[in-house]
Amino acid sequence: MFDVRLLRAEPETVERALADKGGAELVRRVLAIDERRRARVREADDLKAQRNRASELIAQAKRRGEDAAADIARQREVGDRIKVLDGELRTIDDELEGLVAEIPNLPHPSVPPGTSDADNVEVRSWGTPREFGFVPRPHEELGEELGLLDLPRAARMAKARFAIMWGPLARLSRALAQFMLDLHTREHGYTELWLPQLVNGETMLRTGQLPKFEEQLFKTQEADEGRTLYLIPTAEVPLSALHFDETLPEASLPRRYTAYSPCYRREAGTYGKDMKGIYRQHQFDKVELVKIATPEQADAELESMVDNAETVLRRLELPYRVVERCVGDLGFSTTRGYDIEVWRPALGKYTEISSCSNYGAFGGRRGKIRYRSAAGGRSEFCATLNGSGLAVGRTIIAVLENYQEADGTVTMPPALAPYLNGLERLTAER
RNA sequence: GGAGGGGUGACCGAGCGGCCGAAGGUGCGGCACUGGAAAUGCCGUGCACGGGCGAACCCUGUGCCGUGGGUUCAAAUCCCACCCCCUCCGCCA
Repeated sequence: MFDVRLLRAEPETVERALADKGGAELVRRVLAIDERRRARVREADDLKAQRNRASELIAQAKRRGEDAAADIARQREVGDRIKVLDGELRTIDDELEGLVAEIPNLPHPSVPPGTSDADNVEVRSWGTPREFGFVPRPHEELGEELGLLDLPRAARMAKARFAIMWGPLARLSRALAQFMLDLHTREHGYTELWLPQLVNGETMLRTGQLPKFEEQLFKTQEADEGRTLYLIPTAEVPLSALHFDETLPEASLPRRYTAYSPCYRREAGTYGKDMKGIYRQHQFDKVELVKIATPEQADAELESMVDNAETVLRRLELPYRVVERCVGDLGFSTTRGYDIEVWRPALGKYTEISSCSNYGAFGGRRGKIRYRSAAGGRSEFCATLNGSGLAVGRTIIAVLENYQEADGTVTMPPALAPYLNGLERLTAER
């Protein structure tokens, strides 16, 4: 949620900053409505003050046993007028809120210019892609030939873009998730949470999923009640909703949370895109990272969050690169963000495996997450950050493709040994 | 699913439609007392939004007693709807 006060104070700055993101003309409309709103608030407040004074006088008169019929009659009109004003105010508020909700966050001044992911800037890379003595094959071929990745049966019982993982591959998936969680909780200072995977519409609204991404969500209904619940598209949703409407002590910041959860996405409008294998699925697992910090802490916390996610890949010895997203590729709420892309031998390029974003106070304002310093004083909105640490399905892809052997088997990364109960290699199921 | 009870400030808990932003207690902060502490005493102790010069302190207006409506000159208090919690019974991983 954009800060209307900033918009009031420096409209030109905001217009200029949003030129690339296409939100500039909104500024003037919002300012006009905001002006109207404040005038109305003032008028209504004045009338209410008058009403309160008059009510007090009426009360006193009644206590003295005097007749206050005339005053009461006069006050009735004031009450009616207040009711009208409050009604108008509600309309104005809705309109204003709707408009403000359309204003995207301001990009951090350091964000590189650009219009699409083609303009993203590589900031570093790690690892050297392995030399294969053969032509490396895509993960879906490896998985299916090993009899461990089963897409046809999944499509039969559900629909396309669902998967079944057999035996050791399922175990690999579980091992990866546990490895990531242990890393983040034991070494990176995150607290693990287990959360609802279905949430109500209001939570979806306030986490920015609705109404914009309604067609990307799976929706459920309790059988005999009308209530709608949505399957989460990422644990970011319940994780960032955790402290909505709370004021946190500044000393408790930054807070670092992680959660492992399945993610459900309809992926409407992406048919024909990424249809091979399990790169883009309706259901996948992810270890999510969320931070709540002061705005001053947020920049450093973004850097450490990216490093936390990179550490997963370094431990797994998977080559990757980090790109900073350009202005045009930043999400609506993001002020600054990085993508981590892992090496895909079968494709001969890097593909996305994590995305880390700093929402700044924009995120805190939307969820009304505040903090107050020990010294007291006014509360301020927290900055929120989130990132994947990592998407498990895509990590499986990277392991299969980078660790494949000429005979079609797949060696397991040494870092996973404690989680695999002796499994060192994926081989064909008999 | 059936029957009943309840949601008030950080916590417990009172509250006849006006004198209630809300008694009392606990907690917390300060001061006094003490060699120091405990105990005790005194004082203080909500949030949001707007205005006063959007620096601070401060002053001031409005709103907030689960949420949203309604009745009324006036609602924590009356009415309606919804949400949540608790107890008992039933069912159940």
